[in-house]
Amino acid sequence: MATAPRNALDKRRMILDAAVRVFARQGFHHCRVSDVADEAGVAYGLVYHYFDSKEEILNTLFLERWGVMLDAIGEIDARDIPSREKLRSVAGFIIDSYRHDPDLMKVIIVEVTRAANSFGALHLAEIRKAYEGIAAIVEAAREEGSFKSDIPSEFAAMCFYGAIEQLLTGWIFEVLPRTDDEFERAKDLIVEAICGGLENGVTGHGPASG
Amino acid sequence: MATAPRNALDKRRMILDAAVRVFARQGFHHCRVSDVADEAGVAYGLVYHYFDSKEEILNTLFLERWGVMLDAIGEIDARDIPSREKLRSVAGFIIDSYRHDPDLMKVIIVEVTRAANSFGALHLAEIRKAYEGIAAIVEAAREEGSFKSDIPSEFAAMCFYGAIEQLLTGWIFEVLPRTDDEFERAKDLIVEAICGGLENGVTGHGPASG
DNA sequence: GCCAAGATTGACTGATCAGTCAATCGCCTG
DNA sequence: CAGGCGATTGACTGATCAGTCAATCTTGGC
Repeated sequence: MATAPRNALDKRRMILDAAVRVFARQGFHHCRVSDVADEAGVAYGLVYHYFDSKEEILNTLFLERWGVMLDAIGEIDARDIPSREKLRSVAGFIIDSYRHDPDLMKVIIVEVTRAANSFGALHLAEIRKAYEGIAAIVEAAREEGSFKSDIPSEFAAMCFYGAIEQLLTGWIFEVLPRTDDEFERAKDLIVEAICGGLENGVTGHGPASG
Repeated sequence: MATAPRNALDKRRMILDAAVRVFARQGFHHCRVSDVADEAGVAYGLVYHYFDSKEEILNTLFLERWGVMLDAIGEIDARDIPSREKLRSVAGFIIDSYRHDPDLMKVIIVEVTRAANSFGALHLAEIRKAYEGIAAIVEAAREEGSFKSDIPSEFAAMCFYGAIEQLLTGWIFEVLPRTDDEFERAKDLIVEAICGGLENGVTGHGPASG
């Protein structure tokens, strides 16, 4: 750290942040490295001073953010609250992540988690950890009897995560309105829909009527 | 039809079928037009005799298959059966589509419906029609009182479709086992999870215990 | 003021590939 | 069998871009 104390890391961060904006706007495959450099206000070659390749930029962005999410899921699972509350917290965390940095979440979802043929395959193990974290929450609920025992926890986790990702995709595609109210409402609705089900019936956690 | 009676259309079909295999194996962006031509056993130039561009091949594949699915959803909605049965039929149709031609469904999902930055945006309107078809089924159920009135039908449709697509993605990524038993089981589980919910409770359509 | 080391620059290279096109083939018609 | 027309071929072109690299700048220590 003798000769590159602060600005070096700042520049690296600037490139990463610029990449988020460019990847979100144009897509990873439809942008040039020079677009990222321009957006960052930096010379082309500097990108290669900090990163080995264009792909490494995306990998870095993904691993950074996904790690935060996995930590959050683990922390939520450890809380002493009802299972439904845990799932509500997970949904809340992911939705807030999107609200806080929609470009970054767009890049991660569109370019990595939903890109089976390229980065999705590369990060498969990492992506699975999220399913497994959710499945652990469901499994505990099954064991304590609050969740149905005949729906495997891995299956439930896929449904839950799939519903959230579809919701995010709706916002990304601008199919769904993106207001603070909608984001908050979605947190409740997704838990009510997945945990309580779409059908009417006595489920203990009835919807707040009104 | 005088000079190109049969073989002309056959060749076009051969190119489309070859493209499905190549796109599924290598991904749309990571394959060359020459790969498709080779796979079809046809000269490079012939691809451009039948299609204006590489993209038009993908568009054709998507629109062909998506049209079939939209028709199926419409037909299922018109049936005189309970809403849960309708959703079970939709899930069944999509899962059977994957079982029947996994490569084609992989291409459609990975390269179109989940590709927000490229083809997804292009076919957004078409993709939305599927959500709307499912939402129509849910809406009818809400009106007759069998589904909760406080979960908007569009929201429910996103959850339902998202869960199914996540399931398909699991199979595509080979995260989930792909056996006939699993496919059949998934049809029941997905409806039970989404309509009945993950939580235990009296929901009318209780799971078959055993 | 001078030096060393890392930071920064951007022109350049090499490879890749979508799409073109002129030539050839093969079938049908008259 | 000649003429014509669409089907078929594959070498070629033009453009694009990821990644390289030698030169230049900046900074901090002495």
